[in-house]
Amino acid sequence: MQPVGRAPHVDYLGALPSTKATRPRIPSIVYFGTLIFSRVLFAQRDGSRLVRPEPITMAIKFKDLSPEEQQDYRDRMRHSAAHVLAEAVTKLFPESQLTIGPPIKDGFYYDFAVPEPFTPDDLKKIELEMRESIRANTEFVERKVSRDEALELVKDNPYKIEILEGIPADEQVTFCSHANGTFEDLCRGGHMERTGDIKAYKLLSAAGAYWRGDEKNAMLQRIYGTAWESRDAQKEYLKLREEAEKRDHRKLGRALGLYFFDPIAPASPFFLPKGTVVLNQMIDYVKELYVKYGYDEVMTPQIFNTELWKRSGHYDNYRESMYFIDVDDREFGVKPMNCPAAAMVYLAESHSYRDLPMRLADFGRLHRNERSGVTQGLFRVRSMVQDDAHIFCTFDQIGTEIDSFLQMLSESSQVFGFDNYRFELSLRPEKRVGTDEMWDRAEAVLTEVMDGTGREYTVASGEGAFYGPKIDQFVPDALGREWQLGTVQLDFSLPERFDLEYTAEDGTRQRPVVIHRAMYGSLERFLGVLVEHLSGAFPLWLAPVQAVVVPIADRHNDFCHEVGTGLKEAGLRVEVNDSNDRMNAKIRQAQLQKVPYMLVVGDREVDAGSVAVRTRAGKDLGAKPVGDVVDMLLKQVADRS
RNA sequence: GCCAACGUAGCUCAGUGGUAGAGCAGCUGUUUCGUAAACAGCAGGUCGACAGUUCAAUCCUGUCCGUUGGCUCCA
Repeated sequence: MQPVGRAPHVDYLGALPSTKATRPRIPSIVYFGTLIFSRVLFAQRDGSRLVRPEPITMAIKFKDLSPEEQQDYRDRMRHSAAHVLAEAVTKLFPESQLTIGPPIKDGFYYDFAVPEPFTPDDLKKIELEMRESIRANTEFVERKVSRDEALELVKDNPYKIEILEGIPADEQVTFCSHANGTFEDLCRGGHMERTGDIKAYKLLSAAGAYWRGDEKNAMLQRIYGTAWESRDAQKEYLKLREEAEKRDHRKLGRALGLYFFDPIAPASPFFLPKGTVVLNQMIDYVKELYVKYGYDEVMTPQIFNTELWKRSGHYDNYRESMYFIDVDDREFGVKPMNCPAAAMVYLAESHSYRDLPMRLADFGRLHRNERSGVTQGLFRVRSMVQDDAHIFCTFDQIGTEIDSFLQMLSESSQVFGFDNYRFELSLRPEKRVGTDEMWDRAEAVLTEVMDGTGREYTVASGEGAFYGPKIDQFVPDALGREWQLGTVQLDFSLPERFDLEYTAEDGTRQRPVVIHRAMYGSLERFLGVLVEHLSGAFPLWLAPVQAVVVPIADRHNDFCHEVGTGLKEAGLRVEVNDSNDRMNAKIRQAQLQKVPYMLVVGDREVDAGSVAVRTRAGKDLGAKPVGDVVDMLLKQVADRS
């Protein structure tokens, strides 16, 4: 393979116009694919005179880079950009101390210990300084030194010392320098050859970040940037980000009249009639699945005596994020989770193995006093509803229950058009309840079930809940940030704390296992992700308004209202736009509201008893008898297509 | 909770140390129109809240509240 980022091998396809031709300039673009022919301009010298550049055709051979090689290339470039950033910051802010600067998805960051946080103006200055360094096109030079020698070199930087102290004394470490050796930084290694190999870069933002990701540590100042192999690639990336910002569910929620927020109830959405339609459709759909998969639904209180939360362990673990109310000298807690209530329901009757598995769904509203900095639109709220259910079963039933849930989850994800999700299997954390034997068995079952689905998943060791291992489904939002939606979690703790039992076949008393599970997770979060996926263009079955009837002139209004009434009686959500706007404006309004169908009525339609059907995609389906339109829409709703 | 930025009409946003403007939306009227914006008029704001500086604060300073981007957390 030709090293990417260097002049590729060139085969000329014909005689050169001059034997004195200088080496042709290769466009400073790195191609990740194969480029065979290219027209290239190059200048030639005739004696001392520069002759007009002439196009020639030549073959340039690039080998395709595998995705891994592309990633490696970009990572090295972005890490190199982080070095250049560090150099610029060191120059402009001599008091700053360097820490780490890794490549990340689509870019890089560097964490600095500085006396004052960076301002947006600082970022501009730093960016200009970086440009100089890249223009100078100096070489990245790595050198290996012993760890102890390195400790001496960074003796004024406590952060680098801490890094080195984590490295065995007999190991060598890498220092990388550029700018002709005037700047040097301890790092993991992996760079471009020269600073000029960074073809496009941009600093995006600055934010505080704890040293080593621990809030007990000092807060450093992190600068985020992006870097690309070509200006075009960067432009495309920035364009995509801009487009993604337009799909922001908070903006769309406002624009489409779905929901809003108000400081009177921070981080707690108000759902308008249209947003409520969508949520209710979602709930109806889950209830259909519940019938199919054998769930029962229960309804439980909102507020419980604190005793319950002490018993469940929430009081000890999550008191800080719970809401409490004092009434008549007694303390009550607003529920942050449904599980203790589910345990109460289980305890209300005695159970035998014949009752198991018992699957109890609960759409109770939960309140969690999330820390102020973590809330975000519908993605992280303080008031929410989950499609929550608890399955009480025997240990031997865990496998089939998880398997059946994953099947239901896959069915649901498909209906909503989510295909870009991933699963994560979280295994035992250090702090946990239950015996090692229980964890061994449970983790083995989860692994076996996950393997059986044939889906890719990652394993997160140590990330399980203290009460049991879990499988989470993550789905990205418009900006690519991942959010947990579906989840299935085993719980060994709840049955113990509530002393849950069932009578086994042999008459002995046994402990059931509890499985917590949700497909949407929080309905609020799910709706947020869904809105961003669809840019607010809901499929017919979810659309708050499924069709708008558009009279062309007000002499068509009566007929339009008849059509509207007919569609409503058929169970469709319809509006008649009888305002005195022009038809074009009515169409535009419906279009902006992402209404799936517009039914236009003029003289011809009134005479024929039909409507002219226009889709949200701008397609004219022509005039159709009203009855046919009703059938068409009803079928589409029934199919959830 | 921590770091930073932001907060002006229902929405999107201008603006100034001398008490505020646009577009859209709303209301009223005119227009009756064939697939993405007809025209005119009217109305709408304790400039997030509270303190301070000042003859005078929407503007400067501080505190608080909220939002956004990160960090941390996420049962």
